Amino acid sequence: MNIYDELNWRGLVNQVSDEGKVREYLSNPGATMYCGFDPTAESLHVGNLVPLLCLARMKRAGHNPIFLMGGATGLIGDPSGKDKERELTQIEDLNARAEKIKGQVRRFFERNTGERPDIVNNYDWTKDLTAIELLRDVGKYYTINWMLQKESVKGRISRDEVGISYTEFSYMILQGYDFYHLFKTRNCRLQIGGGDQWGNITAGCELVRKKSAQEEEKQEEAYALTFPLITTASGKKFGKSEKGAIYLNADITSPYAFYQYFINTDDRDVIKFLKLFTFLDEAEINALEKEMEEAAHLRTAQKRLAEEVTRMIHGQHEVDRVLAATDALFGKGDLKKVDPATLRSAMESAPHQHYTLATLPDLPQMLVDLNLVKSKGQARKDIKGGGVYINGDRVADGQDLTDNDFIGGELLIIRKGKKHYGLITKG
RNA sequence: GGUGGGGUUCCCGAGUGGCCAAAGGGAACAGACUGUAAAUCUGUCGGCGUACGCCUUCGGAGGUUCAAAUCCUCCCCCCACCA
Repeated sequence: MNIYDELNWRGLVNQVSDEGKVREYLSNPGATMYCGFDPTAESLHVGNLVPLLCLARMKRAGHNPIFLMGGATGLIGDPSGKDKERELTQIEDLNARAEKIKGQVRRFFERNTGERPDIVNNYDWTKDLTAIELLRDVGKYYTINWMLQKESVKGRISRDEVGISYTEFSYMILQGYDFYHLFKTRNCRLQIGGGDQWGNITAGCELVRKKSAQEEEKQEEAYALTFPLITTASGKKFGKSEKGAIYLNADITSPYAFYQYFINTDDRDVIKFLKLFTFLDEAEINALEKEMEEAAHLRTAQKRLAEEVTRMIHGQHEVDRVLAATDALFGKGDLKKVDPATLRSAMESAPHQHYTLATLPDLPQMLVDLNLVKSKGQARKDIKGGGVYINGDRVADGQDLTDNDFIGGELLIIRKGKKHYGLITKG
């Protein structure tokens, strides 16, 4: 199957500059394409999964995907999808983030394709560009009239109260130049990205076309492909939990929380997500869909989705641990019967607090320390309302903790509501 | 620069001297029902205390008053129209 058709089947194609030509471009192995990631945070999050995976899909289809770190563009600030001007980032911060993200990309790519990723940084070819060069060699190919038509710009210009700085206005020119640079040096003719990147990507296509026509006396073509914005059935933007974005970095979002996010996927979204976020093929996904129709309560599709994505990001080892924890917590067995050592390792991926005997606080304080509630008052209300459980048993209002509550004399499993767990150890 | 209208608790939005921690809706959290789903119903929804209570909050700083989100003064910001 042509990778383009596969992307289409998966629901990954939002806009394409020229469907026939892109399909043609991708029909033979060895095509080159790139996708950019600006280091705006310490870690990529699940919202970046689609582009990340797509590059891996390209590799698996025999193409040459390039990861572009936005070391330069990150310094400018992309106005796309932003309703107001942003603070500039210090270059040291940006570099530090870029390094972390590169590490993530590397691990992800090696794990899912068995090969090292091809990572470039646009800072490398942008840092020595002079203002004169940029204005003469790049700026000349863009008319303000055309730039003003871009959604990212229009959205800001039409609102006097926010406006857009010259800096952010110029973002698309820099990104356009990246595409041209990769076209020149790597013969890269396709850029992919999120739906909000359409304007930036076509800015690059435009530059390749115009500049090549002028310099090579032959007009060259470059293509754009964007992914849809992913929303959930309940209308929320995909990837946000109550506690904020779900990150790929295990130090920010634990593998346990990561897995939990996916296993809680709405029935209405799960098949769509399997297509978007896994490498499972059509037959496998159809089988899962059928199973869901017949026995939705088993949640086979959700389990598979959570397992696949967690494996992809954190590896089999973490999946095993998360599954052990999930089984201990959500399985039918009695928590108190599980061996403490198993429980302890199973819970490593969940919130955890350790107290010495002398500093053991009361239950509401533990709930606060575990970040399960935001205040002691709220903790008391939840206890009063019957929403707190110790080792699987509901806590009565006013009930005190005793040594007997600690499994094996050392650990306590606290649950708030149906699915929020924390582990307390003492000693 | 002028005129008029605004800035309220996570968001929207009522409130124009005491009964206001502040209506209503949304979000969120918990309970029931379930399948760690959706929908629905119920409860909670500034902080601290078991609690009569105390503290912090209505753009900012002062002031009037026994008492202010509400009145006065100055300042900051936003919106609309005009210039």
